[in-house]
Amino acid sequence: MNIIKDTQSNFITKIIDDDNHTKKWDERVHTRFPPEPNGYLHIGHAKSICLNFGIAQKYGGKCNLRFDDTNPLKEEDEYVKSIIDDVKWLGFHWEDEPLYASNYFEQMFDYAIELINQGNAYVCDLKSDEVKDQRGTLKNPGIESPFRNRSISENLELFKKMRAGDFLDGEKTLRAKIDMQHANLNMRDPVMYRILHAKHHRTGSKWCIYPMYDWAHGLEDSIEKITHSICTLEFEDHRPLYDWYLNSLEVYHPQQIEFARLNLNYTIMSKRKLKRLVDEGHVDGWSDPRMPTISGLKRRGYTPKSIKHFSDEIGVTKRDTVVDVAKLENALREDLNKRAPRVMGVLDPIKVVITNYPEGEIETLDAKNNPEDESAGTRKISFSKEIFIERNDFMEDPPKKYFRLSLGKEVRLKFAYYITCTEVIKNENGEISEIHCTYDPKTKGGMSDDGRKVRGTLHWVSASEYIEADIRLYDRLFKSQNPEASGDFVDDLNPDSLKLIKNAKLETCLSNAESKSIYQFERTGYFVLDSKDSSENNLIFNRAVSLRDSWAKLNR
RNA sequence: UGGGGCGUCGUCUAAUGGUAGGACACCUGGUUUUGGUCCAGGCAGUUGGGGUUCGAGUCCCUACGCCCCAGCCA
Repeated sequence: MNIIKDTQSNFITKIIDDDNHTKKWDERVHTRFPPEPNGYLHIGHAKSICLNFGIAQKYGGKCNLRFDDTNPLKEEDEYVKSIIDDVKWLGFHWEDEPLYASNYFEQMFDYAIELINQGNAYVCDLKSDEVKDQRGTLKNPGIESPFRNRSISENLELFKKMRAGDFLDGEKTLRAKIDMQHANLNMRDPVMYRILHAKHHRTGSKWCIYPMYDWAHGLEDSIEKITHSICTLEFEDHRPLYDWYLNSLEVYHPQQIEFARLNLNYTIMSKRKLKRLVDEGHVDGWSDPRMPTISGLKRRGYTPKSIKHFSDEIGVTKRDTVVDVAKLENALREDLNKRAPRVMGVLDPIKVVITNYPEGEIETLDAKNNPEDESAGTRKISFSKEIFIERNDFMEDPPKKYFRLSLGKEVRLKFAYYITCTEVIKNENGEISEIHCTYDPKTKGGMSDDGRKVRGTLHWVSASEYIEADIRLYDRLFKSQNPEASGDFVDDLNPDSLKLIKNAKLETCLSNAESKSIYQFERTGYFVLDSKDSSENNLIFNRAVSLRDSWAKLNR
């Protein structure tokens, strides 16, 4: 391919190119990724991370990892740890320590005093339901708080008392004095501070008033000298307020730009809902391999590269859309196909006896580690009179296009020999218990020099030498493209999203499988050791994604 | 006639006013010691209606459709 794709270009990079051209920010580019530590990051956040850090890389700028920790009720240290891990795992770096909104609480407080002094903010005694009643509706204007015209000195005194802890939760708020008639609800005297006597994960009990998002976020961006403050579409309505605060204070003023968040079919992306899956035990925690969390994808066997590639592929726009999860799966296959070592593993074994093969003999054969990469070399595998093949690689009564094993037919055992089925042995229930074949000694290595055509090639494992492992086959967590479309998404959980396979027979080389490596089980899919439950005595492999299967497609 | 956004193949995404292109999905065929990969090909789109223009996905008008907003959440 001779066309090198420009490292991500979209409507945001166009704005930046423009800004660099006009020297709006002195050709400086500084973004930030500002998660709230109230849950684990998911693939939607990955899009934002790739965007923000990617832009910094592209322009030789910076991107801050900043925790937007302004709500002590929801935030926990466990989440900041996981977020740091996830961003690092994706391969992005930031300068020094991660930043925290809570670092700026004192500064924000001072700015609030300034706003009060300007006559632009006031302490309001209304309770939250009263504020709600007076805010008006989408179509009708709100009414002004009776406390709106308190004197500056009274506001100052009251606000300081709020901070000092003289009031109960919810008793008072600090509000911006903007316009109760404004068509944009966000501008109807929004709350800047609420009273919360709660322990904060970083500041402990130092504060009992906490800034609201709109007040805090612009200041965080301003303090950090962010140039482009990139957020999702639902904040479009908040931009006038973002601008109002920074304009009123006459401080450094970044530009907020909104883009559409990622939606995936067969997936839910809301942190609140993912938390429910965790809390109600529908999944094995935030890192369950079926979860769209970054830690879940990691445990599933996804690679940072595949996620970044996916992120590049879906682009950045303002349309809200639903991306086909197949696109994500494809990104993984694309990455793994090139570098995953191949091994053979039989998930649902049936025994094959090669009747004309010498009893007790064990042969060592060469197997390619990766046909896509000659430098991956070869390995030794052992072959014997009895082997295992996949149960569905044999059919007694095959359809025309079936070119696997059946009575009288010849197939290739990959890297070994051609075998021909001579007899099917059944137990008293009529189930196939064993298959008898003969082999052609002249086809060692899996090739004949007489031009014979063998359509089918099967993977296999020697019954004389193998290891056993449990396999977890993962499928989509939900049955419907849009799990939230009809009622409760929990009702749409796919009962077959996890299939457990006990005692699969695997090549012995897998006994020293590394948890970091992802293997392709020939003809089956990509597998990785489960980072949580696998142990030396009980190997457990997760299927990251299956191989494309045009045979299965044909049978649909 | 509350405000703010958005409409391009089935899906995602490109196109200084100048041949509507790419990816995924789907379908053919070829190669293949993975029914994988790879290769070749195919299917398929500018929400509707007007206008400006030699020329409109792009500009204007209009209609329609979809999303977001009434937390002391972010």
